[in-house]
Amino acid sequence: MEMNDYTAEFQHGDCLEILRDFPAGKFDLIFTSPPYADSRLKTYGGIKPDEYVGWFLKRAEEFHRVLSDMGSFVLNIKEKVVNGERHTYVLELILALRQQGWLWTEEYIWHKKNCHPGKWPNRFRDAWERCLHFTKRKDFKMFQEEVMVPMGNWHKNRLRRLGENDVIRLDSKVGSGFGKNIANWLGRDKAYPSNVIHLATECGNKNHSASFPLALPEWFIKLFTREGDWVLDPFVGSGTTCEAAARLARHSVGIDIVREYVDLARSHASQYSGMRLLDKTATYGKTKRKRANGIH
Amino acid sequence: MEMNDYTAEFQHGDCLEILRDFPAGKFDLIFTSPPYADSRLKTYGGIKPDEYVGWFLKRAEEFHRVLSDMGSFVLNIKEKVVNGERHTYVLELILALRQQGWLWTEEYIWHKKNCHPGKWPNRFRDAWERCLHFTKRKDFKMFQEEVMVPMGNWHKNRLRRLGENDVIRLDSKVGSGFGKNIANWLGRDKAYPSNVIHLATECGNKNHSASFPLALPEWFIKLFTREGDWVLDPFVGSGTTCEAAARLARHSVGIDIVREYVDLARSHASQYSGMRLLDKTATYGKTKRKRANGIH
DNA sequence: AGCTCTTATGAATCATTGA
DNA sequence: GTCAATGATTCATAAGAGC
Repeated sequence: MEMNDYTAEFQHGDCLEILRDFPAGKFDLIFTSPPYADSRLKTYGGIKPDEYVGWFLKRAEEFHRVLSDMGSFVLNIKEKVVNGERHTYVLELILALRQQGWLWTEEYIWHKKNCHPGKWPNRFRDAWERCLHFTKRKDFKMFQEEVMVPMGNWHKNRLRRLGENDVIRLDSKVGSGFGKNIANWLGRDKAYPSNVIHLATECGNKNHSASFPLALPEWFIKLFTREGDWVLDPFVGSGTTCEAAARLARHSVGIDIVREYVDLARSHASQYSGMRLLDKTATYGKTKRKRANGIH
Repeated sequence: MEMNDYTAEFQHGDCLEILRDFPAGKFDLIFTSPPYADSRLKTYGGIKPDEYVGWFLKRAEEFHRVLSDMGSFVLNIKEKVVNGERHTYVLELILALRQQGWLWTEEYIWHKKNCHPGKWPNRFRDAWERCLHFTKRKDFKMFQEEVMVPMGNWHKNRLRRLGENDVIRLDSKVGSGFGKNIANWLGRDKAYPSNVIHLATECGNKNHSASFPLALPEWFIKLFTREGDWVLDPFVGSGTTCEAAARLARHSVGIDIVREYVDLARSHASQYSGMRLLDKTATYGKTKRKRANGIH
């Protein structure tokens, strides 16, 4: 079996502390779904809504430091309903992150095609989450071709016979200014997506269900990094982000404050052949490399 | 031809002024798509992004006054890209409206299936807008059954082939209660929607294209009002909101600061038989009722 | 009821110029 | 230099007609 040149490293602890050992500009992408604010303290990672922004901001400062200049920070988050209202901590967080120097470049919507069932008297099922895209600079790395989706079959039939009207749209009707050029579609079989991402939530075949499907980090990893780049998930949970990175031949670092999650994530990762798994106790720079256990 | 008991009234002017003549609590729903903040001053209603919140807030105070206690205020809006970033005026507006006493009950997403064309190096096409739902109280009016959607063939085919065992197996496999829910759907042909609304921007054959399709206000009018209720659009534009209200037998008032729009909206409305069209110069309480012109 | 083909259509961004 | 205006460029799909 051949070893490839990418690694997955998992560390147990608070990312605020752990990240201090990493050099500035190391990562090309930070993708994470942080513990959501929750008024119930006993919940894992339960930070009170009113303390959330301050709590997050300290960590975001480290994120900013370890992210490369042309890298991206994608935050999958959704505000909870508190006392019948959507809480505003996410809005406040966006404003605060901008104050911290981040550019709020875009907000992608993850549309959850099969969202959790349920019925309430004054609310429908929540079928979407935010994927906030922050960057350090306006000229960040983006590889749009990597996430193109197959076009429908319509265009094949369409292109077989190009009519005259297809080459230039008749703007005599209203004159609103578009000139559509069908010829642009020649030879294409893929289309660019929009900023709405349609993905079903994965329910269930894993032990611990992740908060998002593998395809979500995959999409952003393909969009914002190249093979061999470095991906960070500071709240790695069951390790979905690192799993996606590994499958796409990116290096990754996953951090979580819950030891069980780190163990779980590491055991998931060990199932990917070709990944070098770093010792959890290793600190960056003097890591003992260890063979992945459980490689077949 | 029979006259029904609903009216559409259009007034020209700044809603800030016009609304002062309306009694408190008159309206059951305010649905509107305000002029978006724009740095280009000449554009219709172009308010500068940095002045937007203050500009809006003064008007929202009147909205709050004329809205009934159990009514809803739905704001269709999307922040523009300014200087490579999403501008934050919408976020700030939400926070400010809460300060003003509104409850930010929910945020619906309008997914624009046919969004504006374009291609940029660091951005995909924008395919969604916010529909922010504000209320005055937690116990607002909501009629969920009115917007139930026919279930697609997805479940019909699925359920037709689904024996009892299949349902049970599905249920236990997933373990999240989803299977149970499928069993509940047996015999039903309608399902509740989620908070993501999929609509194409089909403005159609009108002269002046509306910013949203008829189906958008229709959806919220059905959801938050009953026949005979009162609907307000303080930035009525080409009159789509009032048109939707008329088709659903709700009274409506439309206001716009651009006289051409008011005229346009009125002429659209006049095409709906059964609607009593009020004189534009009428003030509330002493309106001269006028036969709709152009009724066939 | 499907298939093929035709037609319609959109609250956008960005780079550049001008004040 | 900042701000305001102008112009160039741009996709992917849905709905409908005809067979």
